[in-house]
Amino acid sequence: MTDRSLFGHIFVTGQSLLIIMPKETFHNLPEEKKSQFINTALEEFAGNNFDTASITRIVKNLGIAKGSVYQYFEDKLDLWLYLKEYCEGVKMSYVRSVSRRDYDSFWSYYRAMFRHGINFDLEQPRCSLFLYRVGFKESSRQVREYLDSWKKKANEAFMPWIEHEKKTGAFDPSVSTETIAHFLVTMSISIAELLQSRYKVDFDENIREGKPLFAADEEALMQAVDELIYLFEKSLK
Amino acid sequence: MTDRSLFGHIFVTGQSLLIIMPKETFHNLPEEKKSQFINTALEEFAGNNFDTASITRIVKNLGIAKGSVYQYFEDKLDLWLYLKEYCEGVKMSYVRSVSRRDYDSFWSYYRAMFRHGINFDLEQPRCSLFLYRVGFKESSRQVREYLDSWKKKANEAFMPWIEHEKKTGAFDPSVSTETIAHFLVTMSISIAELLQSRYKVDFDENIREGKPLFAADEEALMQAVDELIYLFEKSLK
DNA sequence: CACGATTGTGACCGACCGGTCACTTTTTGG
DNA sequence: CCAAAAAGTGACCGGTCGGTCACAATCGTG
Repeated sequence: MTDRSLFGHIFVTGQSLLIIMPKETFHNLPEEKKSQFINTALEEFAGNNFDTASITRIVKNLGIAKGSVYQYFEDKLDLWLYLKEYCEGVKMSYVRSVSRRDYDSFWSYYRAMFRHGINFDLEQPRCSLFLYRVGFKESSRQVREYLDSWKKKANEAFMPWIEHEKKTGAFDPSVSTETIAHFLVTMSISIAELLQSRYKVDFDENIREGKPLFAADEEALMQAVDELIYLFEKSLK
Repeated sequence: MTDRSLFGHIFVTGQSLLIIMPKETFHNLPEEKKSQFINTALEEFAGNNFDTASITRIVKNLGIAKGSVYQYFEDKLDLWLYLKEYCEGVKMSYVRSVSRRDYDSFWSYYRAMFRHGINFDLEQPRCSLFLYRVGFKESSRQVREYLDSWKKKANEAFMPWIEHEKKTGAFDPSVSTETIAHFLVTMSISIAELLQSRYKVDFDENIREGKPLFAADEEALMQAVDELIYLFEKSLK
């Protein structure tokens, strides 16, 4: 089995404003070293769950002393939280630009969100895989309280839109808003899994070799997306 | 975050015939001790991923020596594989009885499968949660090659049915069989997540306290199921 | 009962973990 | 140039892990 995908986070919006900061020591690091640290740490946490990820391996890969990590961060959890917020920020920068106002139908808007999500995956594979793991694979007790919020948020973010689309007649008003929200969020996630199984992508291998997550070209991906959106449209009309 | 659900395995059919057996030592154990061992081991592996689950904790809970485990099983992986096959067998005994021939429409058949799946969850919570973990949360390199097969199998198992329903006019023939299979399998899984978030079930807690996974009564669950099935029907018609 | 075979035991092994801290090295700025 | 402050270091700590093995207890059978 290869790790499965991502995309689930495309629709997260709420994102906390309180940025959890590492110690100033990390902040003061030259940009070059900082991004090298983030990259290496992200590689470890994208390929392992919280409990299995190893600080020892990270410092070995970086060629620095273990003590340095603890001058930058309080502990393993602090580092993990920083990486999480960092990646959420990166993701946001991809999705923020898509606004409902710029599209006349809900489904063209939905489709545009998806294309931006794919770009995020292509250009930020480590971020994307890490967030995927946080959202779907993680089950460590140490981070439990910090998980899962995004799925609820995604559901809630959809609800006002759904109510609106019901009024314009785009959505079937006899189905409860919650069920529709669940349906949309779930399918957004599942599209990525469909793409993965159809194109037989091995995310782990791509991560290890620094390649983008998807080898197939973007148009082929969007075609698969369109086929599924066709199903959604029919079911929610 | 609580662990999420299950049900995904409802539609698995293919199941290997080669039963991976523990050493005879385990086989010769009195039934009482055997089931106590399985129960305790299952509790550990239902609550932890492969890497995090601890043989040391299992023997502590059982009050036996660690060496005994290695007289019953080759190693941790052997034990895990045995538990996996054991649980798949238990699950099969719930689902095997449902046959397409006994239902005139695909959707009444689908619905019946679901009810049996819910019974499996209610009566075999540890099995169900363990299989859920194997199918959705596990990412240890040590078991990677043994994961995931069921999702492909579930997809493939659906395909002949879908082809058939296309001919009878129940399914839209313009959508590819693979996409429909993916859609059905994904939604089967997601229904459980919907139920969980709607009824705010904490699987982990229920497991620890030996309760069934769902507190809500079966009819309420089936009502939520029906609402989603209504969406599927519309989209695939 | 006796004695070989089977089963049960837990101290022990090497490996790895997150985290610490006395110490060295580098940077800063008067 | 030098001293004080900041950053970097890696041996070391206590702990947990999966797995082993010499030995003890128990069982089956003549």
